[in-house]
Amino acid sequence: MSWTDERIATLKKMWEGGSTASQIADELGGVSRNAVIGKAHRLGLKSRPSPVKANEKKKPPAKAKPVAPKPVAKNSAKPVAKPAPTSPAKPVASPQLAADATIPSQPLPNKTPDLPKIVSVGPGGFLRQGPGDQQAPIPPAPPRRLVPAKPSPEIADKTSLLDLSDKVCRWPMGHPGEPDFHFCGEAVNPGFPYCVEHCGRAYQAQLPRGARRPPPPLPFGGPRVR
DNA sequence: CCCTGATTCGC
DNA sequence: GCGAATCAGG
Repeated sequence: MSWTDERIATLKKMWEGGSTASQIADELGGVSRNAVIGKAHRLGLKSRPSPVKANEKKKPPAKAKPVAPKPVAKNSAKPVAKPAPTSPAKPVASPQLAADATIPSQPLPNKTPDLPKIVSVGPGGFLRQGPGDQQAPIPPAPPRRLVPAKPSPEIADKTSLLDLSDKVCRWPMGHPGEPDFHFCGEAVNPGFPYCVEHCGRAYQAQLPRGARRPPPPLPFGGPRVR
């Protein structure tokens, strides 16, 4: 497996985006974790925190902070305490660039009339989706930034790789290499690389590590030749 | 042990 | 240049 431009681009993006070498290798396919690290260094990508343990997946100490989220479905009967162990909401940064086929125009589902869905609320108020409903509840953000009120200043046109900071959502829109590839650019959910909306997509309610890969994951846009 | 990244070194 | 083996740390 050779390092094509696309694969290198993906590597860079994910590496700088905070993904672990394993995740990157996973995503690219056909390469080992070592290969990714080796390549990353050869590319001159600087070493990020070697001990990635301490920082990265930090869980905002959810103290008695009156975040007072949404009126989540109040299942009086059984709260179902299982689906969200969520000790460390592991940043499985594998944004499946949703099939743009479904572009419903429903911004934020603040009001879910009837949904006994099993979701868990993450810090910031985003809803973790259950492993099953992946695509359904939160419609992918429209490829075009039609949203009027962008809290972020420099996204008049689009948020490019250069515009990324820890203040804006780094969710990729489109595919690397495409002319209009950009990033979400919304204000981030504090403590996360994505905005609240995309946090809901990026962070699923604890999926068993073993069974999390098989079904859907579309790569970053790169070829998945395995 | 699990994980992480860093480095080495034969290819 | 590549990446498995190895090393080192949490």
